[in-house]
Amino acid sequence: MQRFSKKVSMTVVKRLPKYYQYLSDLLENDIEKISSRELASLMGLTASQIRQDLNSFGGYGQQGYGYNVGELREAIKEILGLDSEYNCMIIGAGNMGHAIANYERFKREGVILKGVFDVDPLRVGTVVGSVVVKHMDEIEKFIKNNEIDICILCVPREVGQKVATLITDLGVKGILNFSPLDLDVPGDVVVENVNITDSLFTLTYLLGE
Amino acid sequence: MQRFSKKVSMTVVKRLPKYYQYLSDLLENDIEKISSRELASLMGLTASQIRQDLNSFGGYGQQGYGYNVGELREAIKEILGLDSEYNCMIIGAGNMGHAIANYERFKREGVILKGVFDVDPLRVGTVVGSVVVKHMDEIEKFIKNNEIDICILCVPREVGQKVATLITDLGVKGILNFSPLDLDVPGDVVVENVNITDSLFTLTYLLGE
DNA sequence: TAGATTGTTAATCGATTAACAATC
DNA sequence: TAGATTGTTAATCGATTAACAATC
Repeated sequence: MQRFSKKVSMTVVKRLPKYYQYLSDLLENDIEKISSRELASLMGLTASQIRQDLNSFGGYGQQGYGYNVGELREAIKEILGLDSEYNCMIIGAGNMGHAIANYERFKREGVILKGVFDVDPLRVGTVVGSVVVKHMDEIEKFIKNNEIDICILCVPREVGQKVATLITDLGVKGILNFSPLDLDVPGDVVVENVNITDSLFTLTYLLGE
Repeated sequence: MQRFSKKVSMTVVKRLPKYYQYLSDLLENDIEKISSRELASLMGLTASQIRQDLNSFGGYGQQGYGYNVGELREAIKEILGLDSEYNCMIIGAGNMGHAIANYERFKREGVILKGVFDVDPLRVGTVVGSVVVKHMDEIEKFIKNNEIDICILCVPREVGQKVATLITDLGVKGILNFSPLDLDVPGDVVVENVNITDSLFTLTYLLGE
């Protein structure tokens, strides 16, 4: 289900969530219209860049006026696929799994936590976020019954690939990967990595510049 | 303390932690040498790109042979500043603060957790990672006494900017920011953002492509 | 209508890829 | 020496910036 005809570069895609955030904030503050120049100064981009970005999708602006904040926010929300709901699960009920399970923002944007899994008998049966932790043995049945779209991987590096293979074999098409390794997945599966170690090392690099 | 003469683009910098990870893995598996072609296929880059990247820093390879894994890893470790130690602190002892405090990898690479702070009286006094949670009232004295290089921000969005201003006023020069907002900091302070919400939204976008 | 600001084309800049001489 | 592979230059590709006609 491709939403737009022109293909959009990854560089632009990575900026879309930021646009969504800033526009949501503006709306929160009852700001109705904004020009590319104003938004640029707010976000630390250039006005040109913003107009180019927004035009990869369509003409959301109006000459002589600027952009209507509410309309543009709705458009980007839809572009990001946030007009649909997503069933999600977390694998790994350690500290990171806990942290994500309690992120209110996910639910607010339509990403519904359906289950949390772990192999540790001490964790199975405990409550994390809004759900009871299940054992990995139950995962096959669970994924089928709950039509899981997104799996959030919070397992140790050593088992990351094994678990990724398991869930993609069971039909999961989206992975938000907190395990610090690059996953090898089938071509129709999308992975977004959150690699905290990489971020830390980028920071230590920048500290020495 | 600039480590290298040629200035390196952010694009290359962002790849350095990945090189470090892959080279560490190779070394772990007792692989002594690797060619740009082999490393490229492993990392999903091109051989040309790897040779260009590594040459932003210096000639670590050898014609007809390739790269010595151990030597190259040491070089990149130094480039990333991981030959020094860093004193770090975490602000926010919620789930995310807990998760980071228990990351073994940080300590292993010389990033030493000196303290964890929170404002919640229920959290102050509890043990997180290896340290006892302190109240924010003690932060000024603490930063001075411990020569904190890096602050890991795990506070709610609403207080993120306030806390960032506080710690940069106290001399902290590096922030690993898990709070989902863009921080406004002085020019000599470096911030690396880990924005989980942005990552999730990138994933939902890609799921609809 | 005049002023403002977009949408869009053209120019510039930067990053990736290709090619090959240097050299181990 | 012959084969392999780097370091580096040149060519290509893509992203950002600049400029301005279109138009609200």
